[in-house]
Amino acid sequence: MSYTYEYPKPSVTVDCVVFGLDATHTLKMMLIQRGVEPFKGEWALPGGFVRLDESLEEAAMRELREETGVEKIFLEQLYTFGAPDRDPRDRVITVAYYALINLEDHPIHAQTDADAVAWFSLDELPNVAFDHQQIIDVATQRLQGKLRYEPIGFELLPRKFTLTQLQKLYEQILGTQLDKRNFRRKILKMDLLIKLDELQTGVAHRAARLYSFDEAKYQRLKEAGFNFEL
Amino acid sequence: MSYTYEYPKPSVTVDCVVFGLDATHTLKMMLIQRGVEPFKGEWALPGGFVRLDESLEEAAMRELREETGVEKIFLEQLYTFGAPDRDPRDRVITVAYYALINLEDHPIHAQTDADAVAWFSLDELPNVAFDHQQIIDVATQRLQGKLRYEPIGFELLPRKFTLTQLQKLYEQILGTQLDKRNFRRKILKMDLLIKLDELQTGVAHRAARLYSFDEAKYQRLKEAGFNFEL
DNA sequence: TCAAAAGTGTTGACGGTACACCCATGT
DNA sequence: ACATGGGTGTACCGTCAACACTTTTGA
Repeated sequence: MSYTYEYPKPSVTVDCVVFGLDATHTLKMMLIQRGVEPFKGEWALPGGFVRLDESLEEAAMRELREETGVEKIFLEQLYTFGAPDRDPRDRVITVAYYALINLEDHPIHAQTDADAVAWFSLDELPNVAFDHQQIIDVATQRLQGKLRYEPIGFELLPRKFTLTQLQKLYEQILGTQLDKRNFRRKILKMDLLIKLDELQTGVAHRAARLYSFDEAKYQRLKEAGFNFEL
Repeated sequence: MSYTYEYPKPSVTVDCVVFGLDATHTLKMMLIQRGVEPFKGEWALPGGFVRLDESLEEAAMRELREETGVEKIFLEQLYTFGAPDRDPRDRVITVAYYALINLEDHPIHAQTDADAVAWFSLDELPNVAFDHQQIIDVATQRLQGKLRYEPIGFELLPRKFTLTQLQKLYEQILGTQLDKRNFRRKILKMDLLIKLDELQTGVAHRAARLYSFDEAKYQRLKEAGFNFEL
């Protein structure tokens, strides 16, 4: 009764599309330079084979940790890519995830065994291996779509942020300009931001108020049917 | 250069959550009764192993065709489930799809080689094998979510339908009551329904006007940034 | 004192919601 | 004639979009 299924099996990998904000609050994506064939030397998404004793999400977490040393970041399944010829050597199905990381609170130290890691602006991405451009496109769309009706922008910002930082983030991801007064009114009316008794420091002009996101309150409201929207 | 990757491989399957409207315009889900172990005799989602020379979507289409004889229906990837113990015998990762089928235009004739097929109301589902209940839950949520901002309801209705049929469909899936006048005004204002010179037949009261969905026009508007919403 | 960004209210247009009655048809 | 669903309009309210000036601070 405990035999294995008698079908030829594909390989299964996970790949991660990692978004982060750099020190200048610009949205970037993390890519690695492959150290092995195929596509050795080319840029690609971080990822690797799924082990038989770990779940898909665990595999994605593990790969991310191995590449970047990062733990406990936002990670969500994106889509599964399985065109028969997407890997030149063998049949490989990849389950793609996307991750959002706050680089200010989780600085990244390149790991010893990792390939070269670099951050790219979304409009200056290099050519990437396999069908990774397609995966990146899907991830970018998902990020845009999700940002409108879920509070995932906070995953990219430091725990304490200004309203202008938040607005600039929305503008970058959505690719639109937003009205400052309308944006503030709308986000503050939801009453999910905690106004801190603390101001921005190190700027050459009037310092802005810092806020933090009330995650616990959001969870409570969500249960009750509340809808975060823009 | 053309070797295979040296990792133990999981099996990969596709499973399909198939939604359809029966003759009384009630939303149903298709399940099959398994003819083989494991879970022989129990209800489960239709599905099967992915072949090495077909894409994931092709595999899902093929399984659906083999089970139901249906071609060319709405099919979209849902989520990939990969808990290490989700299959009692072996490591099996399944890529779940959901399908919407219009039973009036595509009647289903049970295929010769198929297991027993049956349609169940969503509130009278039997116990199902593996982690299929979880897959069903995700599919139901996705259907609800997607219905709000994409015109997928039409996939479930016959090509010619009445506004009341459309409204009842929305009410069933969203689980809410909708106001008749507001619903009609809203959907007609989008100008995506073609008013036919044809009336409902076979009813014991005033016959309703028939409409059809202008798919071509929707595609054009979508390119231009139009947003279908409720 | 200048530069740079922070912070703040009002108005008009539009879309959403609530609500009730007459009409057409088949039995 | 009666039962059944088909079909229609209006009024109120809340939300969204557009818009410009004063304040604070560091250099």
